Amino acid sequence: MTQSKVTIRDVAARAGVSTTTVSHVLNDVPGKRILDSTRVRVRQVATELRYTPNRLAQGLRLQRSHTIGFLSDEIATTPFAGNMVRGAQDAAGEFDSLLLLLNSGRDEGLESKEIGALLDRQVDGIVYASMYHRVLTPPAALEASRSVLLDVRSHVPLLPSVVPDEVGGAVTAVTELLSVGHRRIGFINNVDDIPATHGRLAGYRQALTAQQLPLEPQLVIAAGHDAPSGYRAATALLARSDRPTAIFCFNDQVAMGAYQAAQQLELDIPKDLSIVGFDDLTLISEGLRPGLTTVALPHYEMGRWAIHTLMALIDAIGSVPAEQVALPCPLVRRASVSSPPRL
Amino acid sequence: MTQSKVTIRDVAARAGVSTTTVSHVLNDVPGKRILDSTRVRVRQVATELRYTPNRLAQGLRLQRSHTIGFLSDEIATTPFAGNMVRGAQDAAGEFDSLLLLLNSGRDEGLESKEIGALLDRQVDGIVYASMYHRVLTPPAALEASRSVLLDVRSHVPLLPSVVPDEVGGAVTAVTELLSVGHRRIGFINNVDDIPATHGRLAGYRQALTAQQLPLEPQLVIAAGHDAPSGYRAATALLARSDRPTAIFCFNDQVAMGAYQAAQQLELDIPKDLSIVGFDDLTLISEGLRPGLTTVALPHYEMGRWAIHTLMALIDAIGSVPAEQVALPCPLVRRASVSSPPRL
DNA sequence: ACCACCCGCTTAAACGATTGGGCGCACCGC
DNA sequence: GCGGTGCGCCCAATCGTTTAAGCGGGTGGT
Repeated sequence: MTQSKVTIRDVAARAGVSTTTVSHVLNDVPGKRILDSTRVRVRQVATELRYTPNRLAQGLRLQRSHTIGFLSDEIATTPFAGNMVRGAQDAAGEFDSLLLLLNSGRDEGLESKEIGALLDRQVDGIVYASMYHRVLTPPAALEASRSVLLDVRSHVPLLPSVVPDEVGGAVTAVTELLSVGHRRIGFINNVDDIPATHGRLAGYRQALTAQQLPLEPQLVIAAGHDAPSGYRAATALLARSDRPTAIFCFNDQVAMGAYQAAQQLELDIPKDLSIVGFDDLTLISEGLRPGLTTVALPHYEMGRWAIHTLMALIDAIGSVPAEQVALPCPLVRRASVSSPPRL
Repeated sequence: MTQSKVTIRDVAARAGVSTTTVSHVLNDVPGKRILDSTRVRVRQVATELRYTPNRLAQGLRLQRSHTIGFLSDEIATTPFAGNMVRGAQDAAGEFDSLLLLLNSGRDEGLESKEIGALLDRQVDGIVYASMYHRVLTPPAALEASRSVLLDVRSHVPLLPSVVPDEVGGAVTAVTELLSVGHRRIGFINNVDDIPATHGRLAGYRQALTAQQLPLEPQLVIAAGHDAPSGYRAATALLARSDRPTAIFCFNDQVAMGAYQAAQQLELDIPKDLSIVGFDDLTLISEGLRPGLTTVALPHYEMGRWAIHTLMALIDAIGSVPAEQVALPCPLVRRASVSSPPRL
């Protein structure tokens, strides 16, 4: 609020040259013949005056705002949002760009209006993000800009997209259990018709068959994605005479419910029962006793990937094929897994 | 990516008038004499061509970008960030503005560079947010812009600020316990030197003395802010012969630890022990069995407040006094509180 | 002596909006 | 017929950059 911004004209005047020259030296425009003495004088005056270009003016002229729209369906109350945004932001920083945040509320009409708001601000591109892995057909208005999908896969693959490798993550989780000797592994699944539900089930099967183990249908329960569902499903699972020695949970919240069930039945984790979750919500996975070994979602990396491919898209001469990527979900080991009892 | 943007000149040409006239009618500039017939024609052409003004150009001319910088110390992995951002965003929308997100990593030098990045983009103002309630002296670079503090109180009150009413929230929590008959109420506090630690302790005392109850020092433990700390402190508290019938926990994570301790000691919540938390992290408060009654942090409202006062600041002619506000923390009742046993 | 060329800069036109100050025309009064 | 007054609109400057094109003067070649 002190002095108003210093412009390129101020620098030019003080250095005794034209704005053109200032622009040339400050931008290191190649092929321009300017005396070295002039160059250093201009630079010196610029730093002296603390000149920094007005990005609006620059953007107007260059048709490049160094700003990227980040449109998400809803900034959910999950900590997921933060990591995706952080990844995107860090990556944007590498390109000297900032994120213009906007979240629609799933309303299709509103959504295209918001894309319009972004476009009016001349964003260089748009990241369309979801707070959980979904497949949908992205708003048509996105076509008006360069855009990439984050945690979203399109019904038709016109736009690049990045999502977590759900089945790979589940394979990792179940394999971890198998590798310490478990042979009866329960799976508490979600019921929603989303990639996570299908993918994690597929991974569960895949890991089992890789070990020539049969899939025992009575060991997998479709319950839900919250702790109460997990509690109910786990008590059901553990009530059986042939109860599993380990449970793979759809997510950490379900795992939290499973812990509660185990405690109720006086089963010790991991001595009597091993548990692995999914998502790595540290609030839960680090808060549970004992710590929950779980599979982390690569939100940060996905955010980075989105920006990087968006930038590639922007700099691309022609059109590049829309890559559809699934990033790996790493296992994070804590203390909820051990060998099964009475081996 | 289809057709490039339509400009005011396109509208002018198609409507057979000058850009001046188009601007006048589209902005409803008062005191301009323009035939109604012209007005409708211009408007019609504008919508027909789907004209929307280029915000960069507009911003350059008007010195008002309709963009607000949102600078936060770190987009933490807590779900807090989301709600503050959401509140700010919704409020910004009311003013036809968007949020330019940026997060420094606590590095003072970097911080001022980032403020510079925002300023270069001609943000109309900056909200400087923290992911947890702190008091600090905000970066001097903020002075270069209109700004307000979010979840931060300044050492010297130059900037408007909004924070949660920690002591009020604690009073609410403890009063809830008192009102159902508890007289021996434990408090597991944090150890960090932050407003939450001091404020919640003050609220605890205040609620007690309001009922003429003495503060029994052996009932308050300074432990930490995570579940393991809560577990340790709660087991210590509950091991005493004169153990409390209720525990007020610094936050929900601590409460999670207290649940674990209670379970270990085979104490039923809420029959044998009532618990109330703080923060309302739904991942925890809704996930615990039974549901945790807790005190919610007004993050969404704080976000809104920040933007609203920032806008007031921007529109203000002179300088207005920097308001220092503390917003109330509402109680959210679930199932972890009941009357004490053997009343 | 003249032309060409190169050097080191500057002039001016964009980019897409807003806005203070006209400008031409029609009409009115006398 | 003529000055005055509105009406309805437009000209041109401006915001702060970038950049194609040009310009004056010195130098070198012939």
